Amino acid sequence: MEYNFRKIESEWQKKWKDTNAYNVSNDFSKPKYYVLDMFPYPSGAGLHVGHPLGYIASDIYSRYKRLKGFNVLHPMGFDSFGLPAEQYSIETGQHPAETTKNNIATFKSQLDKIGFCYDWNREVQTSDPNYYKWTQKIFLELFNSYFCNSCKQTKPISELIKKYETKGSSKFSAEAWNSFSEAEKSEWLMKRRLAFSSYGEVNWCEALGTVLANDEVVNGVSERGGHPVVKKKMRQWYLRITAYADRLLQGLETVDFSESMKEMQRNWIGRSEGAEIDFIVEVGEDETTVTKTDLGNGFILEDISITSTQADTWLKVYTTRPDTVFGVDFMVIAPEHDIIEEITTDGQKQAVEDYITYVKSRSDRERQAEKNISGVFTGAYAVNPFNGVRIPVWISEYVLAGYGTGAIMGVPCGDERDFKFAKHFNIPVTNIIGEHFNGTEANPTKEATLENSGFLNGLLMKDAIAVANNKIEEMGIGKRKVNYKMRDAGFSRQRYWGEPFPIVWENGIPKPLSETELPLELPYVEKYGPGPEGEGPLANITEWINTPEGRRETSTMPGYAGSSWYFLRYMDPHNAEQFVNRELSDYWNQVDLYIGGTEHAVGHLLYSRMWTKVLFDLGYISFEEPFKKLLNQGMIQGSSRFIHRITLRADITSLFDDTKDTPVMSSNANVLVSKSIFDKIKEDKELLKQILEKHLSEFGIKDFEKIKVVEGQPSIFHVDVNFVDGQELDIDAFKKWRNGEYSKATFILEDGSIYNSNSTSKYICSSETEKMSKSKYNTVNPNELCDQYGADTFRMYEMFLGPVDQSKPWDTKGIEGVHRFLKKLWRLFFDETKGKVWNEEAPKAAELKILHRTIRKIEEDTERFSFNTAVSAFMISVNDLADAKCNKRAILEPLLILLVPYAPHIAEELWHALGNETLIIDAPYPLYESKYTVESSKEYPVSINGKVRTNINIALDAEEAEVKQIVLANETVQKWLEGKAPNKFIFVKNRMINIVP
RNA sequence: GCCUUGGUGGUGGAACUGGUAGACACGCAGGACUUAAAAUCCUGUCUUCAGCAACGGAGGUGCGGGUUCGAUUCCCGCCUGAGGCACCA
Repeated sequence: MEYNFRKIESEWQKKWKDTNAYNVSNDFSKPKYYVLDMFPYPSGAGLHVGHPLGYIASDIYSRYKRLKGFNVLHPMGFDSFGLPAEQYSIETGQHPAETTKNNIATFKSQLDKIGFCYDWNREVQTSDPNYYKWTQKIFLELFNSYFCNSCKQTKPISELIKKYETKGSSKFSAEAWNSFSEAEKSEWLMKRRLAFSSYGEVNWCEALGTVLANDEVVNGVSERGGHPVVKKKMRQWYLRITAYADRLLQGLETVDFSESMKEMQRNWIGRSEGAEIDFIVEVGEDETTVTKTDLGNGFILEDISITSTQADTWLKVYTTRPDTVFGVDFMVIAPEHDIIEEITTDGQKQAVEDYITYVKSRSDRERQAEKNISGVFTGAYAVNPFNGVRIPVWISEYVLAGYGTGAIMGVPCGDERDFKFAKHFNIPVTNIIGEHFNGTEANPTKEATLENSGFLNGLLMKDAIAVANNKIEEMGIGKRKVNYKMRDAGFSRQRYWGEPFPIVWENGIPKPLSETELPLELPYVEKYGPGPEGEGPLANITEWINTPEGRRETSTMPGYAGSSWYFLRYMDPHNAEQFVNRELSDYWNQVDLYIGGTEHAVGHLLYSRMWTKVLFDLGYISFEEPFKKLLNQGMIQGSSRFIHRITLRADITSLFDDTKDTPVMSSNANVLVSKSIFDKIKEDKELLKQILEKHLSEFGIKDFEKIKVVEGQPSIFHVDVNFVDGQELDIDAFKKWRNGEYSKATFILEDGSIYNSNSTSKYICSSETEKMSKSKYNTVNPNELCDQYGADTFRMYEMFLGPVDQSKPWDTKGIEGVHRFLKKLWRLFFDETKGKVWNEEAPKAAELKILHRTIRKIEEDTERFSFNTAVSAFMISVNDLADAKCNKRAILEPLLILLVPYAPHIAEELWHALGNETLIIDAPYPLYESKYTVESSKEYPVSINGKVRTNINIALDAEEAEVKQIVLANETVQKWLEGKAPNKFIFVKNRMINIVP
């Protein structure tokens, strides 16, 4: 009986499916464990070997936990709304619902082949109305909620309305509120809602015909497709994620994410502590003397009297370094700043206008690509409130309007950009840090002692920050302030294939649909072209957008809407009354293990964390962070193979010289050269000429004298990796590639010989690691590997490649080794000729040791997600058992259970071959006995001062070995040791005794 | 530039809290079985020195130092790969 994996795997997959073996019940009596994969976007390309890496890891862990007695939720679904399906529809005319359906079917069949234990009864698809009904419902919750700034919590907007009605706010009284029109009320409330509509600058992508969120724009172009993106003012929906910035930051302390992932999120949120400071700006031409009282705001200019034109206006700047306030040499404001018109002097007016025109002409992309130093002086001066120094106010594009106050104080001795700016415009630099500043380079240190800094003199900069802040607040000219880089997230897309907003606009006021009207289904459309005035395709369907109440919102929700809460729906996927039942969400609770790529660090992972916090505050769920532990699988890169080619082009026009009108005739010959001799052959004109002549003679052309070789063009191209074994090209297979495009080519092998049917040398390809992609011919399809070696081999090999969280290039070569291991395991049970070889003999101690050592190792490795070493441990054990000729059931049976997470099919098959009736996937995980996992007596090397001196036999009490108790059994060594008077024994890892005198 | 994370044979990678570096696998070389192939099995495989032999000597985990009886592991300073952020004041 041989290992027939094809039969075994398809039979067990069918059996598991037929018996609903993977259905998960809500059995509250068992401890739960929730393992989740980031659900895929079902693209048309299908899976390549990179995709299942994380799925295999999560499957192993789920199965392991199940064997350990947990009730494991391990679902799968599809993030099926999104741009690519719609782009594809525009190109092909096929409805996105149709292509999505097909793609999902392909994905599922591919996933099933690998033998995953998903409970498909819990599948969710974000584009299913039964699902997006609840996405819309949660949107309404967001719309009907606000963030209470004092209690830092989400609250129903109705509470805010009540407050306005009875107490008013800092902006208006209760009476004023009650007299507001509906539109005015709506507008005020809009400033607080968590999902709100507002005019703002958005990232508009003309090619895609939609706006994009900040994280969907990379280097000024769209993440998908790489189309240019411009800023545009439009009415949009937003998510008030900024309100949760601090909680998102604090929450990171409570979850188990990798340091780099946390760092990326912290970076994106970009919290910084600093101060806002008001500076007086002098405007106008009248020379007057400013007295203390003129400055207002209660601050006192100490003993400084300044001559000023007029204290006309205030400029608010944001700085994280108020300690450097005596080093301010200029102010810079963003070109979009409102104050510009007010403060620009007549003399500078033209220059300022020219500069602003110039800035507007530059796209974001240009601004990022070439960081020119540019700017213009406004003519106005600010006054440093601490020393009365007049500071010129400049405009420059390096200051961003959207961050802080859109204005900064320039401290060139401490800030690199400010220094460059000062140098460029010849602004004198004040040094406040003495020798720490060398005059040629800014020094952003916080460790220097301040000089030339009035009341801050002599203080260390990092200590001076608080002192300066206190002073600023005391003087009433500013206050401490925390800023964030993160912006509110754009939440609408001018597209068709997304969730419609449950909103109707009545007289310019957005009215939410009631919950009974959900789902608001997407209408069917024929065309996906954009609507008028930048609206989405839905705007074209007049019968849909116009309702008796008003006009429907025509944009749809972005891709991340559905994925922000899907982990909740798996808990209760068929609930028609609620998005999730509270009892069930209390039970299943947080996702214990979430596996996916790093690419969602600042998108999906932040949004879903925010939604969870909102739903927690509103009392729908009992946990505030959705994902307890996040494991990022590494990317599997493609390993591309290249062929070196010399294309010989022969001009054979001359052969037809009897007719004058003959066009240029040429004949191409491909010479494909093995990697290392390519450079040599390239220069070998004589050889190339011979090859060309041989090539032409096959077409009956013999008159070589008349032919000139036009060129021998060297080039390198991608070859399909499936034709290459390691580096060696399978020439015969390759010749059939692309309908035999290279069937007539000449192959020059590594030793310089020309390939023929009995060549001994090889054709060697060059290689490079690149992203896996169809166009590079470096994709490997998991289906093919499953067909060739089986799903069990494939699963174990993907794990064997290396740590899951590490990126690595794919190389099919080593898969044989894993396959051999499974065959070797099989042979412990069955012999090809003899049939059954396993027996019921009692195990020996040495064999029990192998077993228990393995149980312990596999368990430890699986727990710490070290799946690659676990696979190695299996190999070692099977090697040991084969060497010991151990075919005993008592040893083999527990091993099979250990194997279930890694290779479920073969484990199940052999389990039943041993006569078991129940499914092995539900068997209890074996426990190891420590008396078998510790060597009880052995030769150990003994070292003195780290030098290995001798081996001694040491008798260990098995139980005591763990607590490092040893008994020296060798008399001579003991005597010798006594003579040396050792005072310290270090017994390490059952391996070595170190004696320290 | 900043942040995060890596650097170990021909290759992928082991070595978990400092304890015999290179497990396991691929590849390669040699051998057994076979008419032959496939399959399977065995031996060798970090470098170097010495040798009839070995559980022999020496060196060795990017580079240079340090702590320690002992360092791939800890500390300091460099070099370098990958990923992320990048006018965020």
